[in-house]
Amino acid sequence: MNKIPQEKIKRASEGLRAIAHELRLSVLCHLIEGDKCVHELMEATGASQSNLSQHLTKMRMMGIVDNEKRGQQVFYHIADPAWGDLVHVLQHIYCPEMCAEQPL
Amino acid sequence: MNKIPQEKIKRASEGLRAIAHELRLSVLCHLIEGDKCVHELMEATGASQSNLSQHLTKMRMMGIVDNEKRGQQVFYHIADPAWGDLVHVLQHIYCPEMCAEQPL
DNA sequence: TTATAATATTGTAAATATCTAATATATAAT
DNA sequence: ATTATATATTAGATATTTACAATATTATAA
Repeated sequence: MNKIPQEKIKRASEGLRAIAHELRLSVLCHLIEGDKCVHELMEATGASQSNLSQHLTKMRMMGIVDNEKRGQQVFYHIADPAWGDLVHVLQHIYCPEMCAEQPL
Repeated sequence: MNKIPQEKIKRASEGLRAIAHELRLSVLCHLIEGDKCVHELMEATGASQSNLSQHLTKMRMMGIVDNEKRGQQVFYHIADPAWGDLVHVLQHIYCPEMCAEQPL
């Protein structure tokens, strides 16, 4: 009864791959707390400018994040809050102590 | 306030990678409906025996699925129901029409 | 206009992941 | 014992991903 079309599974797996990387997932976790410009994300993650930019571009192209230019800075934010929910599920799996008794 | 330790992020990204593949995600979707033996998963996914077995092994080693021998068959099941929840979040993103008005 | 700061893009070598084919193992049936 | 069935493992060629360095772009400041 849960018949998911193959094409959707393919796109979903591509979306997953877009966050299945230590640095990209780290960025996502920081963006959950609010918009951040590239510079802030560099400091928060310790990644190099070039490397971070490439990963941000990848996530933007996959529809995970979106960006917006303000002055000379570019601010990124999570495109669909469901990606934040997905991170919360991950926390339930890998950081159960942080989730305490909260249900999904 | 949502400070997630880097080590957890690393492990979570590894877990994500373990399902961020069309075939592996497809298997996961089938396992949501209940335990399946390798043979059934072969038919359901159309993958070759060898290829499927390798992907199942990878998911088992990453703690996504677990298996159990019954007679001459090996049945796989989702190890932690939270992985099923994660697939549901993906459905909200990529198959919204299937989720109708259900919240997470 | 020149310089500086913030971000993006490109080229590329190294690492990782993937698939197929072949082979191995273990269990059940004859 | 032999054969058949179900699943796992290994080897190797190809494809994809990654990180770093260098360069480009764009907007602001001097």
